[in-house]
Amino acid sequence: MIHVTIKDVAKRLNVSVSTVSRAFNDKYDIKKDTKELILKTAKEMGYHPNPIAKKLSQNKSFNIGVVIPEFMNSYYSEIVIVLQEFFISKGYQVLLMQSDENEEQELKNVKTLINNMVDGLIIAPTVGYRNRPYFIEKYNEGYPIVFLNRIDETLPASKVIFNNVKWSFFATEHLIRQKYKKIYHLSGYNNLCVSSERIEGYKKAMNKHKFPKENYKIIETGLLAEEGMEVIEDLIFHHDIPDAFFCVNDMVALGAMKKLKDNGFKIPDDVALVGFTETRIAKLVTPELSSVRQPTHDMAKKAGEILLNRINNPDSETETIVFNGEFNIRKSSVRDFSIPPI
Amino acid sequence: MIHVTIKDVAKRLNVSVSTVSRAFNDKYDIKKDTKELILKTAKEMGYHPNPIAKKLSQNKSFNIGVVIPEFMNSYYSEIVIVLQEFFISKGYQVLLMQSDENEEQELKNVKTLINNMVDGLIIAPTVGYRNRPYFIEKYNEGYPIVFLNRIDETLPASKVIFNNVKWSFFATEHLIRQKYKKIYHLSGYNNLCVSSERIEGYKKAMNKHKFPKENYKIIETGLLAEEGMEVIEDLIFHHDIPDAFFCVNDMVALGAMKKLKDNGFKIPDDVALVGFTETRIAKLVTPELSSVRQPTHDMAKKAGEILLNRINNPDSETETIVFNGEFNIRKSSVRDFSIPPI
DNA sequence: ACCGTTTCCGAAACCGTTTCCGAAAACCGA
DNA sequence: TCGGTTTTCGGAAACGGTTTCGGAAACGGT
Repeated sequence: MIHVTIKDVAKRLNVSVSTVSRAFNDKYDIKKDTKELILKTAKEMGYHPNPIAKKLSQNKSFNIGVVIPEFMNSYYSEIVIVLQEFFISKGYQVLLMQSDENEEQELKNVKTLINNMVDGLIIAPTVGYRNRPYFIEKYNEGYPIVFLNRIDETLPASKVIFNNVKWSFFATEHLIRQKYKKIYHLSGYNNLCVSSERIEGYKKAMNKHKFPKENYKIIETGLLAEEGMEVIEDLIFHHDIPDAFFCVNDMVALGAMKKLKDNGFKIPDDVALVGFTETRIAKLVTPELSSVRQPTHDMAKKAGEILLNRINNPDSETETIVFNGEFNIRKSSVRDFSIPPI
Repeated sequence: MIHVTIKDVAKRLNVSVSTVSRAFNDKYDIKKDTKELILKTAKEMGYHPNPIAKKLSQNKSFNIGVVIPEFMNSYYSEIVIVLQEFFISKGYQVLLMQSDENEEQELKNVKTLINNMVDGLIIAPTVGYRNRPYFIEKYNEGYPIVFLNRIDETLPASKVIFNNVKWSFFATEHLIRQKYKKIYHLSGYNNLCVSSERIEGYKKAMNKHKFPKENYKIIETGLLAEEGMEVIEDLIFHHDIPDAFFCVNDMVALGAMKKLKDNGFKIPDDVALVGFTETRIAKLVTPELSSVRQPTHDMAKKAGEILLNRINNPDSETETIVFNGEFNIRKSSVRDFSIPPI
């Protein structure tokens, strides 16, 4: 239990602490023999460098702050796993905080992390735009930050995002090709940029195919299954069920699907459904849910790389990486398999 | 960007650094006036104590290591959220690592955390028993560790666990009461203690009601939906579908449900299903899945409290807390609503 | 006015590293 | 052999706090 320090090793070998330190950090001049001897006896003695002392003397925390909006969808879990692995392998630790889709919580999280002297931040913002100015201020002060998903392309900062417009356009157009005539969009939150972008893609497709006004509608829902359910209940009450829904995410789609099935609607014959940001549950429900898959793994890794680069090279360029996905068409949106899907 | 230190504050007020330090740590003698003055000007100057320096001088990292087996089921996400919140509020940071159900990875995780000088560990072990001796060794050396879920009651260490035997007994007996005559158990991993315990509960119920051998069977599956699906395929191939399944978790149950439905089985009329460790998806599938809910939130919080207590009070007693749950009966296992469920 | 407490504060050691500076040692070519 | 480089290493300051120790100041009672 007693911690053996660099001094103990130095004393044992009658060398100075600086020499021992050098043995552990290649970058300084040290004879190969002594280096090996030191490493060997250090190992025998059970010496491990104290990371805290290292942090203090190097004025670096070797900590990365990661702020995510929520944890319940597997999307962010996966991102966290990738980031953890990436940063650990580079000698950093990840401090994770989640904001529970709450702007105040998010601000607190970021401030906590900055006070804890993280060397950099990866932020997947929560719903709302209130904290934007603060983030940008920090970014402009030179604080290494990479934004991930949930941020619009125009933000003047490094970011890794998904091409929501394009893929929601595809998803919507797929429904149109399948000859659904009345297609509603369950859109998440109005003050959430991924919602806006998915709305834009939806509108683009609907306009391209000249859908009349009464056949399309955008309904704000939130991001949870329960909210999808509520909307369907409401629509049923008003006898306003269209023949297809394009949903902001899988959870809302699954909530909607459940309520529709419970009320006797056949899917996809009466009503079709398409989700977004594919979860593993998409393939577990009946019928299986069509959804747009995001390259979560690659997006997270890229964000890590950009951040690390910025930390080690403070005046590196601002980078914006836009990822593309994959539209997985399943039974929930295919009434007629003879039609080419896209 | 320039960091203002305790010395700057001291110089500005012509006091010593020790006085400033005292102002920030109540425990030492300091006049109320000077304390307030110091805090005020410190704030004006934008001073924040450097947590790294504090860690070094106090020989504490104020870090807690949390090791979980996986991240894809919402169960551990929820646990992580609770632990994060709890420890942050106590001035600690959480270092999270996940083992991907891999023993070697788990050992690496724990060692990494110990080398990083975490003040304590919360471990939800992965599948397998190989790392047990190492954990116990550390525990006996006095390292503060609390085990969470996935550990058997006999382990001589502090732990927070769920009464799997009892609740899987209930779940199984519920199926029996519903007059299902041939009930199979999809059991997870043989070298996973929660599996063993759930098997035990299942057996207890089956034996109590004197089920003949041919009407029960335990099938090892793993913990993923895909594995549930594979087992069903296999059983269909061998014309060996029983009229009920009690499953080790919701994911396996959902995989099984999907495959059964795809093959024309009606649920719960032809086959009933019960899951465990309820996920939010249980209510999204058709029919809704019966499952045992665990008090995840309370379990995590308790684990945090025990650990903190042990850190601050090294010779506190070993504690074992066994939690109970709640059996949520839904349509997937109720053929006849006139029968009292339990 | 004096002495014993109590309150408050400064000096300095310490936590375990890294790193700058300079010096000793080794090496090299003429 | 000698002067100049290059290696290799030790000493000590620095990182930014906490904490022990002891002494000055304030206080309170006689």
